Amino acid sequence: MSRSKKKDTLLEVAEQLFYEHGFRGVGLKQIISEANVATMTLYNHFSSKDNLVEEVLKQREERYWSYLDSHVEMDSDSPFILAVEAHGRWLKEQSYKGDMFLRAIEDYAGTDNEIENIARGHKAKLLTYFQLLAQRKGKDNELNLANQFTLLLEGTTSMTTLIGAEKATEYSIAMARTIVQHTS
Amino acid sequence: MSRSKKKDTLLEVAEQLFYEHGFRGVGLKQIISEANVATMTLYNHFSSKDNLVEEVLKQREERYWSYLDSHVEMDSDSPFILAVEAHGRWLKEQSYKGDMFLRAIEDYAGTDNEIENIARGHKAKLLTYFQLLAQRKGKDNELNLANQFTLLLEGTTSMTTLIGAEKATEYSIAMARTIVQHTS
DNA sequence: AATTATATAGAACGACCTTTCTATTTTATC
DNA sequence: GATAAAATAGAAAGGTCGTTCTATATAATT
Repeated sequence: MSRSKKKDTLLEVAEQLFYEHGFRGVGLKQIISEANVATMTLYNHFSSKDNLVEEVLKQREERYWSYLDSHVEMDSDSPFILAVEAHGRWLKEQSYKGDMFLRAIEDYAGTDNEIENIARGHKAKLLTYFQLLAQRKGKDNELNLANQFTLLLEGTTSMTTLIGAEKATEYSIAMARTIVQHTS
Repeated sequence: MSRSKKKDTLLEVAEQLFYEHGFRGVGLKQIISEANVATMTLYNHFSSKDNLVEEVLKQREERYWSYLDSHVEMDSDSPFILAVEAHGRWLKEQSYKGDMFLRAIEDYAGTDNEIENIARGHKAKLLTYFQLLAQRKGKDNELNLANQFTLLLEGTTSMTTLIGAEKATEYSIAMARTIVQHTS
C-alpha cells in the first residue's frame, strides 16, 4: 500500500466521521481504528488534528464544486434552477445532515487557526458563483440575486436535516422558480 | 440567594456558553466557574450534563416563542412578513452564530437521549406555526407555503453566520414578499 | 543485498472530561 | 438559639483526549 493511499483512506474516513458526529465528537483513536492505520501514520501525514480537519475541508470543497460543475451548464436557459437541483442531489447523496463548513465556522470561530478561514472561503465562493450566473443572464441586481440564492441553498441544507433532501429540494426549487420569474 | 436563583444563573450561563462554543466545546468546570457556583450545586439542580443541555434547550425555545409572539400580530395584513422580520430581530439580538437547535440535532443524533427530540420538536412547531398562518389567510396550499417559509427562516439563520443578521434579514424579507405575492 | 524511508503496535504523557465524595460553612425553619 | 437543609471548596475516581516516544517490521530504492 503506497504512501498516498493511506493518506487518502485517512481523509475519507475522517470526512465521514467528522460529518456524522462533528469534529469534537470524533477522536483520533476512532479515525485510525476505522482507517486501519497506526497512530504515527496519521501524524506522519498530518501535523495535528486541526490540520486533518483543514485537509478534510479542502477535500470536501473540491468534491462539492466538481459535483456542481458537472451538473450545471452555466449557459443553459435556467442555470439557477440547475444549480438548485444539483445542490439538492448533493444533499441527498452526501450531506443529509447539516453542513460541514457552517459547522466548522461555528466550532472553530475565534480559535486562532486556519479552519474557519477555509470554511468561510467556501461560502464566499458560493456567493461569487451566483453573482457570475446573474451576470451572464444580464440581471441588473447581481449581488441581491446572488445573496437570495445563497440563502436558498443554505435553507435547503438546513431543511434537509429536518425533512430530508427530497422534500427540501422540492420546496427550494419551487421558490427558486418564483424568484427567477419575478426578479429583473 | 434562593434555590431557584442559582439554577437560573446556571441556565443563563450555560445557554450563552453552549451557544458560543458548542455543547461539546464547553466543560462543566467553565460553566460553574462563570456562574460562581460549586460543582455540587449544579448536580443538585441537574442530574447530568445532558440534562442541563435539555433544560437549556427548553428555556431557549420558550424565549424564542415569546419573542415571536410579542412581535407578530397573527391577524394583521401580512403576518408572514412580520414573522420574518421578528425572526431577523431575534437573530440580531440572540442568534448571530448559527442555530442551537439544529446544532443539538446534529451533535446528539443517535445518542439515545431526549436532546434530539426536544430540538426536533421545536422545528416541528415552527412548521405548524406557519401552517396556522397560511390557514388563517385562506391559502389553499398550506403545507407548501409553510415549508417554504420554514426554509426561508432556516436560510436566514445560516446566512446570519456568513453576512450578519442585518443583511441576511434584508434578503429574506425581499424573498418573503415575492413568495407571498405570487403564491395562491 | 544493503540502505533508506514508512508503517507498525502499543505504551506513556499530561491535560481535561464528567461525576462522586467528603467535610465544612452558610442559610432557612421552627 | 437549635435543628435541618442547601451550598460551599476541593479532592478524587475513572475516562478519554491529543500527542509523543520507542522499538520492531515492512516496503522501496539503490
